[in-house]
Amino acid sequence: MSRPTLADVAARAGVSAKTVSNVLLGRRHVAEATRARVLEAVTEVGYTVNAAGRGLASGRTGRVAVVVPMIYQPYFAEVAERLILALAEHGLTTTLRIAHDDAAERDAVLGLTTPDVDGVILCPHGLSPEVLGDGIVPRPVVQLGGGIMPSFDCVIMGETEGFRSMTEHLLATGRKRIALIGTGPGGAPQGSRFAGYLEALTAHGIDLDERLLITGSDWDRRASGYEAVVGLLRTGVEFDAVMCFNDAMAVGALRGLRSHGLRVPQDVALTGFDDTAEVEFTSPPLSSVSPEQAQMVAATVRMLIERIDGYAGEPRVVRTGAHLVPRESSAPAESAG
Amino acid sequence: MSRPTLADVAARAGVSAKTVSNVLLGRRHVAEATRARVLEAVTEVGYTVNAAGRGLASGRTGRVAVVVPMIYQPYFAEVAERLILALAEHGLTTTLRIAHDDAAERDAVLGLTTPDVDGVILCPHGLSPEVLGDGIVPRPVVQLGGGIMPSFDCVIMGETEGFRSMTEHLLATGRKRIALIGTGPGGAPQGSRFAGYLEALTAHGIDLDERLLITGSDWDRRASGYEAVVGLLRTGVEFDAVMCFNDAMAVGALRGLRSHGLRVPQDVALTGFDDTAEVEFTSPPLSSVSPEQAQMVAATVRMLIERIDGYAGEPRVVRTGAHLVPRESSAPAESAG
DNA sequence: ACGCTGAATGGCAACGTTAACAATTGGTCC
DNA sequence: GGACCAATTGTTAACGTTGCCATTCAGCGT
Repeated sequence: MSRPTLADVAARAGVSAKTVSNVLLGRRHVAEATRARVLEAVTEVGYTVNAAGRGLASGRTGRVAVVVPMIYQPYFAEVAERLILALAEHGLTTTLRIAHDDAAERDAVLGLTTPDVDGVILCPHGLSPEVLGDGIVPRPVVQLGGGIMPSFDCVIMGETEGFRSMTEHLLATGRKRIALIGTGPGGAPQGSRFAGYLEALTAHGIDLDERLLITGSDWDRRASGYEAVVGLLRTGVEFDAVMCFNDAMAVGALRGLRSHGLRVPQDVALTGFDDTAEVEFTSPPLSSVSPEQAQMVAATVRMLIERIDGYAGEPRVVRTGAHLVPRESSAPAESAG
Repeated sequence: MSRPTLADVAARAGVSAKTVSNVLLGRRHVAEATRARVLEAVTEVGYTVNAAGRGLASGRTGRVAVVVPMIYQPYFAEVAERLILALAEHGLTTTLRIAHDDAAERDAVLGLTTPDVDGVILCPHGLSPEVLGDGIVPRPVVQLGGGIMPSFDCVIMGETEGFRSMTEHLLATGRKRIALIGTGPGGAPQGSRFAGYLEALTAHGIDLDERLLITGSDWDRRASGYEAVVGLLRTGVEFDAVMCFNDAMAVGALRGLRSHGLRVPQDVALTGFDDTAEVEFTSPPLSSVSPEQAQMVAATVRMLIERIDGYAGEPRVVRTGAHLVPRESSAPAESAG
């Protein structure tokens, strides 16, 4: 016995297939008695809608592509999981795409590698307007995290705000020479996160010491944080705190500091960004900044669904907050055991 | 201009739609010249196959559901990522399903929550034959990890083997009282992993001390390992090594040991299982057992594709190996700094 | 020369659903 | 009472692809 169709349900309920369809789609003008009878027939025969048929007739697939550079990094895994669950609540299924590089992200956005979805959620690795070029974006796209893109809706994290408050937190707890490990095209950390760091220093009348700016080889690898901190130690520059652009680098940096005999937080304070689950269980637990993932995901899904439903206004930008999550790794040096 | 169809390609190439379809499906009996002309037309008009149409006509969706209990735990994230990439190589797209509990896993296997896929890959949390009941499995299912299920193909990790060699490794490096943190229905660790531990002890003529067996509250949370080790310390039982059922618990256990002033590996050796990326960057890095993920994933995908292609033999069991990955956390007590 | 074989291609129907519209019913308004 | 409206249900024709089968044609053996 093969999978039941609308016709089977219709026969059972004594109505036409179209009426069953109307009930399932929640159309108005269906008598209450009919609706009840149809729903009963649906469960009796065990009907589930055939996505291929529906897709062909309606032009909608009910599917959304979530594009991430990788999922083995906790930040992306957590975001992807939240997105999948949020989309499921709206009846949308998810196909997860792993886009390792800029070109793969571009192809996903342009629809070359993501046909047959109603929309795309992009968690970018490093996609920039230049890489995207002037290709037509053929389908709703919402970007979660990363910089502002002119072609589609973007949800921007409170990076500057988060780094400003983290920097102030470190200054307030007695740290004076704060190294920054991040990424940037020019060999030194740049962008919104760097901006927050700089704002806080300026506000406290501290000059920027460029010897404290270290570039990790790769935004997303723990090894990158390890290498960066080892490089910093090798220069012999004095420092009493290390801020990392994200948690993954901070975990690597922690290992680097410890393997050189430095204690966290007694000798050096250490902080991350993203507030992923992994930094709660390092030794010591790492201070981080929570980018309000729940807010970001909610805004992303809301905007995507609006676009799928036909909204065609100008690209929008939503900025979410960020709050400090202080833990043991940034406790004042003197008070720590 | 809407998305091009087979008819558009056909018009461009001067053939029928059916011939274009034949070329795209790699059918025999297509002249080389025709094939070339069709492929050229495909790129010229930018054609991509419409999955809904193909699905409706062929009965295949080209999609596979990967069911995991969560993805924010590195083990599942890593496996899911490998599966997605391996399936993509075979032209299959993936929908990721998060199944939090046994009932959700059962529903995914039975197809209730995974219609419109050609097959299901299940990475189980704790699905057992009893939970599955005698429901008919309506579509190919392959299980990766977990125990043997009578209803579908299973890939079984070398759990016993891995725990046996890890236990022997610890004994060989001078540890005498090895605690085991895991899960089991009876309040003590059980199953294949426990069996490996026991085999090694028996082989060395060591009696099992049940006070060294601790059950974590939850297989997959780091907090569970933390709580377990704290509970163990509270009992006052002597131990010089802790083996955990997986890396997540080991990370939590490490935190628990450190926060009670115990040094790893000088005072206590500590080990995990799964060899996830996270244990390379703890302090110290944790010894673990690699379950040969690449092998497991390859076998899983191969068996699923065979099933999708119509193979209908009895459920099969593939056992993959496991090898020890010793790191600093299990170095001999006297030699460690 | 004839039928036969196999290669190459195309015609037609079907997959399960929904959009657009038609039809029927029952009631309301003047 | 008749025209009109709203509510409800049904009819027909797509949507884009592939399966099945028919057709054409060239080359071959006899």
